[in-house]
Amino acid sequence: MSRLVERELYYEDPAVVARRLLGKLLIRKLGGRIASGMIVETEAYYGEGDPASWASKGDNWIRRAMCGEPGRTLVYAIHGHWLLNVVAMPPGIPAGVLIRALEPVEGLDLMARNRGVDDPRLLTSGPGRLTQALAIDKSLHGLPVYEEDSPIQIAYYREVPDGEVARSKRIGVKRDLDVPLRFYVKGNPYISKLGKRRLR
DNA sequence: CGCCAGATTGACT
DNA sequence: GTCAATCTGGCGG
Repeated sequence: MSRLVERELYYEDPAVVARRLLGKLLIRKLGGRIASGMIVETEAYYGEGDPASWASKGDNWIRRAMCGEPGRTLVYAIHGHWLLNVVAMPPGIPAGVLIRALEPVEGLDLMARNRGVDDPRLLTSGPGRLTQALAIDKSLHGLPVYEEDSPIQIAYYREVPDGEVARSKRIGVKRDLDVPLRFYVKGNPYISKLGKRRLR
């Protein structure tokens, strides 16, 4: 059993949390079994002043969720896919971290079944892919990732040194900030944005 | 109720 | 590189 990342560590700037989540293990309990993967790509989102964030677009349910308890899930749909975020910053301040990609660790057979593909590199290498692989939908919204009895958790797994962390602009957003808010493990083969042709 | 944007993906030129 | 399917929430009528 690995130790879960403490609730207090989510009360911080989303960029700090996004960096910190690299190398952590995302654990999903599924009918007595476990599917898990190491987080290798994240993005930070803010509130006012962040044109890419839903929290900057007036009052809406996503913004209200980002203002809620840090360390809880925020699950919402985009283009027919569910995206998994973890709320950051103290309550009242909108902030969140999008989990964009995992390196599969346990329960690859479950993920393959949920995804309908066998190649491990297509299982969890994207925000919509990983939620499908781990059977994450809105029924998992608002749950704590720091509690032992939660069906979705984040645990300590591996330390990723600064030298292995790269940053870039966020993916898929129309208007991004100048600061690079995407964090990923350099050279990891499970980063998002790889199509089938790149697998050859 | 209809319309449409969007933190995506997969198929295709 | 381009493009359309996909679906939820927000907004106008």
